[in-house]
Amino acid sequence: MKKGDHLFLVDGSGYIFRAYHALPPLNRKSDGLPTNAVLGFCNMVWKLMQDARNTNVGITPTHFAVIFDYSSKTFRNELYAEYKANRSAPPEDLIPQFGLIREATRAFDLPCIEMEGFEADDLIATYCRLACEAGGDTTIISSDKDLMQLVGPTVSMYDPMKDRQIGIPEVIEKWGVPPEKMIDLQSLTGDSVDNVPGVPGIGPKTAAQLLEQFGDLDTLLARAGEIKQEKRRQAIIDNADKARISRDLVTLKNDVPVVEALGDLVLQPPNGPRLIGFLKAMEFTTLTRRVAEATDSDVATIDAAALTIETGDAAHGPDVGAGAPAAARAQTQPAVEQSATAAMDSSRGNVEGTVSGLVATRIQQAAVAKFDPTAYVCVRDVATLQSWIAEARETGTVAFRAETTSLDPMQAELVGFSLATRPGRAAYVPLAHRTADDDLLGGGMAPEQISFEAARDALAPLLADPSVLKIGHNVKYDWLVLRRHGLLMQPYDDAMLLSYVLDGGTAGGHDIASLADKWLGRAMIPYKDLVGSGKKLVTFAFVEIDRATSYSAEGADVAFRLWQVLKPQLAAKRLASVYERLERPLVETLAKMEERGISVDRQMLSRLSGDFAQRAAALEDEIYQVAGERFTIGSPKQLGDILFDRMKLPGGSKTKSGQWSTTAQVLEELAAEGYELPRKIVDWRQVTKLKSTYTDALPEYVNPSTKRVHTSYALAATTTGRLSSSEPNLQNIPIRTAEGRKIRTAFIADKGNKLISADYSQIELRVLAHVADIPQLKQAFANGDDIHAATASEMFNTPVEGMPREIRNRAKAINFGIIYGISAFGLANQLSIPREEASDYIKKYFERFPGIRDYIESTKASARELGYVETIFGRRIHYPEIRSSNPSIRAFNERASTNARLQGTAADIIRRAMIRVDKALEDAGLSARMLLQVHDELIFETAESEVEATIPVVREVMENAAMPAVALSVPLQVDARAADNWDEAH
DNA sequence: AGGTTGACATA
DNA sequence: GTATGTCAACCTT
Repeated sequence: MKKGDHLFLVDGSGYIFRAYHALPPLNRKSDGLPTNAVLGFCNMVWKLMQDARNTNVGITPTHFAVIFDYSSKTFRNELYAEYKANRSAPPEDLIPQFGLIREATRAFDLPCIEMEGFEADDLIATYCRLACEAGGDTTIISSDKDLMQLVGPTVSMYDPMKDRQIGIPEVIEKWGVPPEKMIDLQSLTGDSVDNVPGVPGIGPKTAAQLLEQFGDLDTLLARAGEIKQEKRRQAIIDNADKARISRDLVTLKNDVPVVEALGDLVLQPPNGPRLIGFLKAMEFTTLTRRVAEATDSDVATIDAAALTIETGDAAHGPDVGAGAPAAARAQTQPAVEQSATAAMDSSRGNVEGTVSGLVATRIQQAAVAKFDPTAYVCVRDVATLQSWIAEARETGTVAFRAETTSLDPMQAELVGFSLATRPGRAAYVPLAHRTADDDLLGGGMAPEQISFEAARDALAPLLADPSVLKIGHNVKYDWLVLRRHGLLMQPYDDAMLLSYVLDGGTAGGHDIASLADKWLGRAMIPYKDLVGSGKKLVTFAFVEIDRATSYSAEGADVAFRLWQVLKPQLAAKRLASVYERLERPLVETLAKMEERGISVDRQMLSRLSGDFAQRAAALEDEIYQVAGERFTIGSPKQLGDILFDRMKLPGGSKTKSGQWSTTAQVLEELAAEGYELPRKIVDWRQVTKLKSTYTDALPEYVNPSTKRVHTSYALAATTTGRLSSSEPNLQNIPIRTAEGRKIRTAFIADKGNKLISADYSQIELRVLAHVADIPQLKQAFANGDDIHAATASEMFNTPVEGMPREIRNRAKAINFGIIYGISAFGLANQLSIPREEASDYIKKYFERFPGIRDYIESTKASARELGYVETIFGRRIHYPEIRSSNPSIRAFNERASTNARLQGTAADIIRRAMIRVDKALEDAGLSARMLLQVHDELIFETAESEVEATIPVVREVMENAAMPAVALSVPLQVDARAADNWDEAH
């Protein structure tokens, strides 16, 4: 090696893990062998070798090597036995890829270097030194912070997934210290992943500050007494040894006796046929073609290579791949579900060939496509806006994103919007940005912006054009903001909902940033970077237009690309009907419900607040009296100390963090034994909870212009398909206690109107009776019997007439237990009985209802095999951890998955009802408006005169909501009532 | 200022 | 035993 030469060192082991987690699952089509990390690796190496202009590296390598860890045991374990001790085993579908990636390295004709007793990082450090001594430069292909200590004038790093160079300035920016101080910094912070201890309580910020102050670790440890902050000083003095051990662990060894010399690492031109043979064997069609073009080879004449390594029994492994054999899976569907989905899904039959080919191509393209924020356009005049609109008309698809003054769509004013017409081509249109300084009213309008009216007139025809598909992410928000500005957006697709349907239950949220990271490998600009936080929070109107452009156009660009990746997967996975019938139509339904809002009686709430405050104050006095001291009653920690340490009350139990538990259950038990204080605490908690969460908080949510409360429903928040409600949460308004119910009476109909509450009776048990096909339960529901009494009668051979309350309650608890995925532990807890007794109940229950045990077992087995469960409408809910070797994690996933089929099916049914009910009311000439959904209950507001006509329409829609997709073998029953307030209507 | 924990409201 | 969201206290940065 000589001056001017350039060595590329790929951190192979680091890349494997990162690629595995960053890239969507991918399986070899012929046998399901997992290959996502292998594909990522091959794409990356090919790009690096092929042409440095493709990446930010901008340098062509002369020498090239891929470095791996040999095993998990190294000399560092001698130094510190705990080193990397808490590493868990790699995921199952990653294991076969370790060998494949080494094989890939050899197929590229690259040196594949590893050495027993040393980590890849030590080998990298050694080659960096050798290259430097020979006068050459080095680029380390990795973003691992452990390697940043090597960065210097001749050594830099390159993050292949973010396409980013890491040199001395980047290290300083990220960690606050130059590379040569990284070792000292890591010695202080430690590393929880590698189990490097560091100094507890010292994070990167503090460490950087200390090193800035003292220069280096040795000086810091020697002069630790000078540190002003008491806790910090003590921590460093007490843990100096740990810091020194940590330094030994994080310092990379740069004198490993390596076998391959630098001369052995000279980069050879690619051996086309050999590489193509391997890529063919992996079934990487796109990359195979690319390599063939670049090396001028004929793919057809090259045979797929025989792999030399053991790839394991992958064909029977989990089938979670994006390009997975959906057709094969369809044949294993239970017949009942098959018919349900078949009835709904018109796009079936087209699952293989073109569709899955498109899916694979799109995923690959998206993962490697570049982002160029400088290419985004800022539109300042109507003519340019018109040209973008014309472009959107031509392509027929356009991503849209609104920027506003508020996260609350009911208060948001439009500040600007973005359009994207294809990946990388996006424009931001500022409308109402303001300047920061200027007058007292909060600044003047920024110059050179299109007026809202002009933009609206230009945009309206495009947004409403039935032949142009609008793409968004969380469309409900944009749809509602636009509607409030007089604009209708239709038709649309929502990337968030696509992800929710495709990947419900898998780790990671469906927010745009997570999806951009997951599918596009793109770290988006955080919203907070623009608007700040805390005291410095500003509305989007005060964001500089240049920054707003980069941010907002990126949002539209990302939405467009996500849609390209996700939409084709719907058909390939037979989920198109779930998206089209259960998700997308709800956007508009929910937006309208949110827009309508509900009236609350503020006077009543304020009066209740006063009552609760008085009651709480009285209880506080009594509590201090009995306790003999004043303390913070709301602090479980202080309360636990007083009850169990100072007053020595019996029967205390601990929470998982080791504190005394002071839950209502514990306090109730103590109260039952005659202690005075616990009862008062329980009462105090109830009153303060009602006050702070409801009577104080609700009036704050009354919208100043509509005078009503507008909740926000999340469509993609729950794993099971339920909605969730927030700001305020109107799905947990009290009902169980008399005090709490008073809050419900504050939800009222407007003058001349009534509220109608319509709720499904026992919907989840009915779903259970249907899917598990239980004759006794079906009969009981058909008869209209009291289902808990019927269960008790069957279990205990007791007639329903004259049945003691207690017996029915037990059956009721068991019925709920079945829905929740029963365990003896949980049932015992619920009924306050010994576990053995609970166990006997369950046994008896299964004897009488063997079909339910069979149903639970078959659900678990299928969830275990497929990695997901399905509702009867085909919604898929993933449980990737159901095969965990940890018994408690596994058991939890089993309970959750059995519950999800029932809860999810019930959620799907009410979704279907909600989607249909508006039209049914309209067709019946009724003016009732749906306001709220509480999982199995719908609340409407309607003119008093129409109540009698409305109830049968609502009931009809709800009771027949499963039809025609599924004909339930159990009737659905809906109870409905009208009143002036929610409490009396329910 | 932001995140975590324990408690508790609902279906 | 399932699924959520909010609040107050407390801890860390």
